[in-house]
Amino acid sequence: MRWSTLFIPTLRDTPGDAEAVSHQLLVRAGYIRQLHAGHYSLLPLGLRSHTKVANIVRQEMDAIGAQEFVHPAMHPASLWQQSGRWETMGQEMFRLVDRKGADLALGMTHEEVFTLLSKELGSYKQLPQMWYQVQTKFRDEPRPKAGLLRVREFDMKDSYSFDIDDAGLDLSFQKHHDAYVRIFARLGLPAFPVVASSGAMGGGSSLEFMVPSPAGEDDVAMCPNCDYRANVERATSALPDVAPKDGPDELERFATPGIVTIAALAKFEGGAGAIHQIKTLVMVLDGTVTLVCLRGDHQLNLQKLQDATGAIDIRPAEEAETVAALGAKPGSLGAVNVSHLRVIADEALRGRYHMTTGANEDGWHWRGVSVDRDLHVAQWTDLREVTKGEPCINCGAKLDIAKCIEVGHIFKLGTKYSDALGASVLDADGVLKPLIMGCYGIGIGRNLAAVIESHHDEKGMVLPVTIAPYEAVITVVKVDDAESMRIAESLYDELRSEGIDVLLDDRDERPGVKFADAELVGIPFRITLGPKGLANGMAEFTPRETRQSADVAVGEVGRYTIELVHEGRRLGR
RNA sequence: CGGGUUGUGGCUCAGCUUGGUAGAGCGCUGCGUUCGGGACGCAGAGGUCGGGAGUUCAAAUCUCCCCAACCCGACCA
Repeated sequence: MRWSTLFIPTLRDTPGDAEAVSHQLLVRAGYIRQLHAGHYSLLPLGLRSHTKVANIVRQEMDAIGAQEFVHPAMHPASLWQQSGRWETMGQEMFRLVDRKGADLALGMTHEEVFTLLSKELGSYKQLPQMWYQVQTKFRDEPRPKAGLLRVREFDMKDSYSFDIDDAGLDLSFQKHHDAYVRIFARLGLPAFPVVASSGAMGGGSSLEFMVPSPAGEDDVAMCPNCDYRANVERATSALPDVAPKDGPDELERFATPGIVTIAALAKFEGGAGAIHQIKTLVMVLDGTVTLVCLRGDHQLNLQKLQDATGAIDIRPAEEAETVAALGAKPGSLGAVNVSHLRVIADEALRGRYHMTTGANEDGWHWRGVSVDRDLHVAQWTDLREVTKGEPCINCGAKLDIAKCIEVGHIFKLGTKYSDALGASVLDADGVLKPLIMGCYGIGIGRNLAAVIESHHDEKGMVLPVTIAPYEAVITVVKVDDAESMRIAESLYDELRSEGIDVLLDDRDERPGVKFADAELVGIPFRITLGPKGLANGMAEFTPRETRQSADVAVGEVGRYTIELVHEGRRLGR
């Protein structure tokens, strides 16, 4: 294509409302424009890259034997009611009513739809099956942000596996895992898998693929020494044993006027250090007031609480609810001898004694608390959030916490959806068995953004050949020089005939403008044709990544470019 | 949904405190000069000042209501 005829609205200034680098560059380079919050138009360049990302995903899915579908984006409510997610998805699902008054939903994922179709499977002999689509999802995100990283309407590759047994699921899961590794390699993304919470998808284990980036929304605990990596929603660490504090063995109430924080109690005469305190949080789980206990210096991870309890709606109690439940305000709360409320406690409190906690009367605390003796713990679980510097659970090295972008997520679902929708097949013994399912997602636009987050410099995007909208650009320095244009056209034809996505920058602009634009939009290779070089039979070849120009003979620059493009296309293969 | 910020031409912003003819840079159009890293001169086009109501002789500016976007938190590919 000729640049002079394309719509590539590059911007010299960074748009004021863009914070993330990928967002700034996508807008500046003329890849996207916002329609409203969380909804973006893909412009020609953006669409080309987006399509290339999707096609890489398709190729790797096809390579593991998956089959492509396209399902409707709009679904009947009844389907979601069958799985129970009409209720559990809550506010995040876009819902509408048609002229007949029927409830409809815009699909935020397609477990139900694929599972419905899987009912046409009748025999174990037809398994395994792996089905996928690249389709638009709608999610009423509470807060769209960072350009393409978090939006309300986006294309996702979602795939689903159907197996007769767990061993089959393990294999399908592993195939997806390996396919994802290849996909991210071809995108040039430094992605790695971490154990994750499965959230609203339900089911068993799940792995997230993460790419470190300051624009990321997930915190991942990473061991610098071994390969331990986990989302903080799941991460644990090895905690050193805490020697019990000196103090009474029996419960002893003491006055703590005005002391309403852990920190204040730690400094208070007769108080206790944070690690000797029990922090008592009053939470409302699906409408039920519940006490959550942690060590004083530990933070609750809400996702862990949600995973441990299965609650859908979790919020801190209002002060009035707290007073009604315990008779005291936050700052003097404790679970000692509380039996009318469910008490959930973090593992780090197990067996602890000589502890200090609130006495459920404003201005009073207990010391001499023995967790086993004085707290009626209904559920022990891991609730605390791992923090930087804690010892790795595997090797003891100090953990780092890194911000990451979640670029893919693979789940073992089990039979949640096949049970709900009655999808089953006969096994070899003629017994009806529910399909064992897995589901696997990759957001296309988010991956594009993630690539930009990890491949850019001060001049703009530095896209890998695999997904750059154009692989090479021929920049004509002086378009009114007949010889320059003749050579450019000839080179352009040569590259096109070899299947290279090549752009001919034939705009009557100053060279600086053309160089800057080519760098901003991130085209991997630039061939510059100017009268001076051509007089010596030379073209100039500039890889975007290094920006180091080299002279190449005009007669050879086409071949040279083709070879480098081919090499670039092989990235990760 | 809670907290914060911002809405002025295609983009970046000034003007608002102290009400009085709507501005700059970039971009765009024309002409000329220039021509290998975002040129220069001259002449132009382009704005319901987010929307509505109110106060006032007079509102971008003051008041109220609404809307939208962005950022920080709770959610996810």
